Amino acid sequence: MKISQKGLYALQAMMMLARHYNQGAIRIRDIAYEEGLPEKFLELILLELKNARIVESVRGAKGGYQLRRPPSEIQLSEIIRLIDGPLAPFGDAEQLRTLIDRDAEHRGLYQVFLDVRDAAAKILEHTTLADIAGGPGAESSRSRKRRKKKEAEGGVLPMVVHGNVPRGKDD
Amino acid sequence: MKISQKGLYALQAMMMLARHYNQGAIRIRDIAYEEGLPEKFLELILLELKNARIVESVRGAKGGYQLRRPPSEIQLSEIIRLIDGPLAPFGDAEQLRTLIDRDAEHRGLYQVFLDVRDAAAKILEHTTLADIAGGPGAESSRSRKRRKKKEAEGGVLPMVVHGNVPRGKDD
DNA sequence: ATAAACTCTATTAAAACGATAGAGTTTATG
DNA sequence: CATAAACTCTATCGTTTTAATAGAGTTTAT
Repeated sequence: MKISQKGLYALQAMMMLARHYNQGAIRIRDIAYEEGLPEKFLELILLELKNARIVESVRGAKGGYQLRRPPSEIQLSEIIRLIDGPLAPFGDAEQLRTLIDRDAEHRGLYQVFLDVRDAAAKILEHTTLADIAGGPGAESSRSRKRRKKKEAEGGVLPMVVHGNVPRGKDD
Repeated sequence: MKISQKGLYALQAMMMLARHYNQGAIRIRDIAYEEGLPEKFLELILLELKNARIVESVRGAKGGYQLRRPPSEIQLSEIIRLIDGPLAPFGDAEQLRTLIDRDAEHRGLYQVFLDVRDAAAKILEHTTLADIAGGPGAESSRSRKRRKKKEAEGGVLPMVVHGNVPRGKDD
């Protein structure tokens, strides 16, 4: 699974709309300016998000874009699948399951791919715009979950300070 | 993280060499034939794997390729990082950590990306060629782990039968 | 009527991807 | 020592994808 520049732009724009949820429609130009995104390109992205019924537009003067649902009901996986396709690192989940069934020789490999996809899906389907948008209205389900996990692991540090865990070799 | 066709070829070739570990050098032509890969393309891939010291070549007549280490000591992550780059869905781990530190506005998003990368790394760094190569010499650390996990979850089915868990919407 | 917006289709430049070609070098072996 | 079997290396190529821009069209507030 790869998140393209376009996918990042989409996520940024959606975070911005999440921060301004319930404040009426926001103009493309304002989103582009606030987030530092190319305006014309963003236009296409928002159109796609609109066709997927994730955002809605208000046309004409005083128009703009807004979320169709509250930020807490929009999963990151929806946006990523729309813009960048399947979460699996190769093919998609269904295809992988078929290969696992039929290609005995490579079953093990495809099962690993599917495991990776499931791990990504678990995270991205359980994280919503409300969880990451920041600004007023933060502290949602996800941030609570992450903090708990760190505490359970013996983490003591406040949020972003990346502690202890393996961290030797990198990507 | 995206695994390209080239990356898949590399993994297949390595699985093949793992199955033939300790049987001397295997010719490119034989790997390509057995795995159904384009020979000339595979040539380049093996060269890259050799430069990364994962395989070694024997030159001249009767030459070929073989693993430099036992299959149980070659992580899938090594091969994937070499051919397809970082495991993170966007950028690489170090870059993400920097962004989490410096870009307050998007910290939450980048943290999610890093979580996804960590989940993928956990799987791909703990799975070796021995775990997936199949043929004689299978049943290694990983397959034991997976079975345990399934059993713990109440899974009763033999290996590949994908049970119960969420599986509704797909990639 | 007009300007402010979104809508839609087309185009483009650059990069990535998948693959092939061919000349060069090394080595076993007869 | 000639030769064929291999690996080595650099170049090229066609296609697709990516990131972005352009511009004409449509809708709506005022």
